[in-house]
Amino acid sequence: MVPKNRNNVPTPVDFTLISKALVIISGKWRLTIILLIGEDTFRFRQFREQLPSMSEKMLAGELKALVALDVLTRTVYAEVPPRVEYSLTKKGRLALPILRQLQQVGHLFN
Amino acid sequence: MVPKNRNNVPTPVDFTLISKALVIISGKWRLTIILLIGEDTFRFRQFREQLPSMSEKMLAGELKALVALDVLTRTVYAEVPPRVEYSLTKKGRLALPILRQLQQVGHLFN
DNA sequence: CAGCATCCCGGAGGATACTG
DNA sequence: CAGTATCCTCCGGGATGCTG
Repeated sequence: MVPKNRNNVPTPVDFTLISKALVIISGKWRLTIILLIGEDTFRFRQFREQLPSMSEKMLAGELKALVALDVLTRTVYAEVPPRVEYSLTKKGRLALPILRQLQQVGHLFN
Repeated sequence: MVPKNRNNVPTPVDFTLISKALVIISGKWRLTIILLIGEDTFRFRQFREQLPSMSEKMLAGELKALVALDVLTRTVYAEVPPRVEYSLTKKGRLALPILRQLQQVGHLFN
């Protein structure tokens, strides 16, 4: 229940926090990437296999963005052929339970 | 924690549910509208006052979409001048706690 | 008061080919 | 293997004006 003041003005919603949250999950793919990786570690190729309908460009761009947002970590192994692994950062893991609940919202509106 | 099978394949993420959830909160305004209205009842004009940076067209369009999605109810009063009131549907109210938590996600990535 | 109609632009998102 | 580079399409979102 949202508390109201005596003038019946709704409790202020923090638009800043909303927009920050929307940045994390915005677009067609970010939330999917986050939920897909979960507690695991993924290579570029594994994402491609799991999300075949997502283009390489989109995948590369979204991964880069999520790294910049400190949602994902990117680990490069000095091997030949190169190996790059992605996993959630601490912040990402903290957000995971909430983001998983969004699937319940999807279920609600079936 | 996500359970895995013995082949280390991650538990399937339900892409259908994700996309349905994303429809509900997609765009720059839907989540904001939902959180703003909360348990209250809003008139068109009140939205405009609370969200002055949102154009009328966007507001009208998003309200209509949210009504079609069964997130909002629209009640028209046969008065002159016309009065139209919006509030969350039962489903909308059920989703509200989860959607509110998204602000915590925004807070995490400050 | 509470919208809809019309026009427009920028950027999200896609297809394909190439590279360290 | 893990990405860039380039090009292109489409539509979200804004501005403005009109209407029941």
